[in-house]
Amino acid sequence: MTKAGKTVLIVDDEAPIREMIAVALEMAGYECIEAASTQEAHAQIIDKKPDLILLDWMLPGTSGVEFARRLKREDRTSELPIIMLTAKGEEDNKVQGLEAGADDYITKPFSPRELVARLKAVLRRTTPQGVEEPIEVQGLTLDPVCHRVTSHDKPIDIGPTEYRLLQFFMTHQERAYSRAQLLDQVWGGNVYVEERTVDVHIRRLRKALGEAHEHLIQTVRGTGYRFSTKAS
Amino acid sequence: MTKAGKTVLIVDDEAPIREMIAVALEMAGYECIEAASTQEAHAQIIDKKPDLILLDWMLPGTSGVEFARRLKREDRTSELPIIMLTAKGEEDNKVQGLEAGADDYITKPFSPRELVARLKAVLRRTTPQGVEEPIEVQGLTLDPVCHRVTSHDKPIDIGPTEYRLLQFFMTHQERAYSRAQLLDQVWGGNVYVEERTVDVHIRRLRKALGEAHEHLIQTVRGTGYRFSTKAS
DNA sequence: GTGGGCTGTCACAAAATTGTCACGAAAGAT
DNA sequence: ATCTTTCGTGACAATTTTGTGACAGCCCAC
Repeated sequence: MTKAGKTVLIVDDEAPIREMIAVALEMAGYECIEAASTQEAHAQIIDKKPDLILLDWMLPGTSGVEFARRLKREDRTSELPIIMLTAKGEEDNKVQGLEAGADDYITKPFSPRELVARLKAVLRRTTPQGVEEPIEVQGLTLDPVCHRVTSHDKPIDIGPTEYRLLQFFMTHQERAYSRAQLLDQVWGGNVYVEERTVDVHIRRLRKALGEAHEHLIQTVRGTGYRFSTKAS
Repeated sequence: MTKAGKTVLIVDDEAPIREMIAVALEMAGYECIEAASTQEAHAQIIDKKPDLILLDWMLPGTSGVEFARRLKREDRTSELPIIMLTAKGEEDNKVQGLEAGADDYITKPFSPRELVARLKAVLRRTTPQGVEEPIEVQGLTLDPVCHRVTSHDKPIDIGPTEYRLLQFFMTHQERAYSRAQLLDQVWGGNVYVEERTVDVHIRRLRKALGEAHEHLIQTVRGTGYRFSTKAS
């Protein structure tokens, strides 16, 4: 499965440390970008829009705390979660760190496990999950909370990809999408799969929906597919 | 609504510290009672029935850890959430603290803000939302008061973790949860265990429930698990 | 200390999902 | 009508995700 990997910016002046962290995070399915200074970090934030920052306490030039404080003050970045990294012995600064706006705080040395765990926790805490209302169309219901699709209350069994595909369609009705667009939206931007694969999943989805609903997914010849309540 | 101000018991042998904490908590709308020793603490618990305990690690006589362990073992107090306070340099002990049953730990010095935040988090996590009414689903009953699970009045024997897992599921039916969410909710946010551990406990729970009820716990492929009375 | 109950992890088995193909059917285009 | 594209389908093998049994460490009651 290609999870919508979150991007993490690692800010530390020691390259080996950055590497180590990057390796750990990438193994856990995160995308990593790095920066050795606050200047670089700032550029990266604007450029790559990470979902979280791992920020070393000790940095040449602007200190980590100062940088954190600044980020939290700026409107554009105030929501960006920050985890502070501090070496053992700097523990007194923890209060400062948290008050500067850090969302969590990890003391070196730490295990990759701990890092990943806390990172997950922070992301979970800070990623607001929008209100997820069930979507219903002609007796076909997709409930994102229960992660379930039903046809007139009868459960429909589909795989994860078909589920995402249907979810995308139901939240984007009446409009035609090319295979490439669907791959982007449903599979995630940076995976390479054949465009025809979309056809296969469309087919599986239609089959699962059964005669009652398969007509909702219409093929737009020469272009792609469309989810529509109107007859084609 | 009359906000039922929660009562917090502060156990620390240094009066100034107690005072400082009390002031911070009262400003945040909590009621505070204090104790300088475990003996006093015990009396206060019985007398005032606090909703949470802030427990210093270092205490004359019975140590904080020991006291925590004892509280968690006693039936009457096992549900009482505990936050451990540890001074700088004792951080190595945090594992011990958590294993003794503490729900969170805070390292001195800490900011009032941090204290209140974590206290809230712990209360949110541990305060059962529902009333203490037994929950029954298709002959499967979980009685939070007796701390027992029965299938058509026949007792079912499960471990503490399985119990909490089942309780969580029965109070959050129909909704799908990821392994991470379950770890958060059932294990508590500050411990790190492998996500696959959830699978194992799900397995144990299913086995304990037996054929009669195991279908209530459904696996949501690619996502996690769900407790549902409807067929999958 | 000793036995029993719980837990967290593994390694491996079982099951479900996925991406591709090859081939036939449909729909346009000439 | 015939040729060309484009789309629908069933089959597969590879890969992922779950289910399970076994195990070692731990704590506690005896």
